[in-house]
Amino acid sequence: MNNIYSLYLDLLKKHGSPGKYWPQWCSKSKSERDREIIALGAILTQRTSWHNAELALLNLQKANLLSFEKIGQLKSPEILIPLVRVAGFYQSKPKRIFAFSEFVLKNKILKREELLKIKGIGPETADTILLYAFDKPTFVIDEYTRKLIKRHNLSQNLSYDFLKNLFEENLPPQTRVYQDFHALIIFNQKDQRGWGMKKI
DNA sequence: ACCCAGGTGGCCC
DNA sequence: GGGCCACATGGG
Repeated sequence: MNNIYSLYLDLLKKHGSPGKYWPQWCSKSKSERDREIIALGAILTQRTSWHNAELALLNLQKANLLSFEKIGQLKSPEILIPLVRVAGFYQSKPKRIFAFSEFVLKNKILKREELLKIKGIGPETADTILLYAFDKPTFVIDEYTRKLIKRHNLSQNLSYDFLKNLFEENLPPQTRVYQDFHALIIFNQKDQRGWGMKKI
């Protein structure tokens, strides 16, 4: 068995299925609202704590704007500024969630290479949206993933595309496995700092 | 007064 | 292709 897959099994054994920690993100059946929370949240949490991203989502909800359709049909993203300010980068994030929502309204199928053309959607955000909001089998690489790879000396090359291929080539190509593995990587790291459990 | 949080695009070489 | 940097808020 390969090292990457063994790592997944070890994390799964240690923490159990992450569906119980991230039920909305890892469940198979998602409502449109779940997808909106996950996809808009993925943009709002860029270089920002999930806590603050969540506050921004709540502001959108209170304003009855937590919706691709409502946001995508706005005349301008400006009215979003006071709502998402709490998540930082308030000059760029309103434009990003506006551009993404518009894109969702115009495109029935979301293709990775098309998402990457949207200003403010890079590889990690695109893959997070595809994997967790739309259940497409694409692996997400983030700083937690890189730390894990470094700790286990599994690769010298830490570039996004190389690592994404490394994981995808060594795992069964299933949405569920990709979702759970990435969730476990984050959960395992947070243990290190927050809950004093042992590093795998 | 620092440092960090599930990044990205624009420069520069 | 890789190395910097600005972008902005809230919490520890």
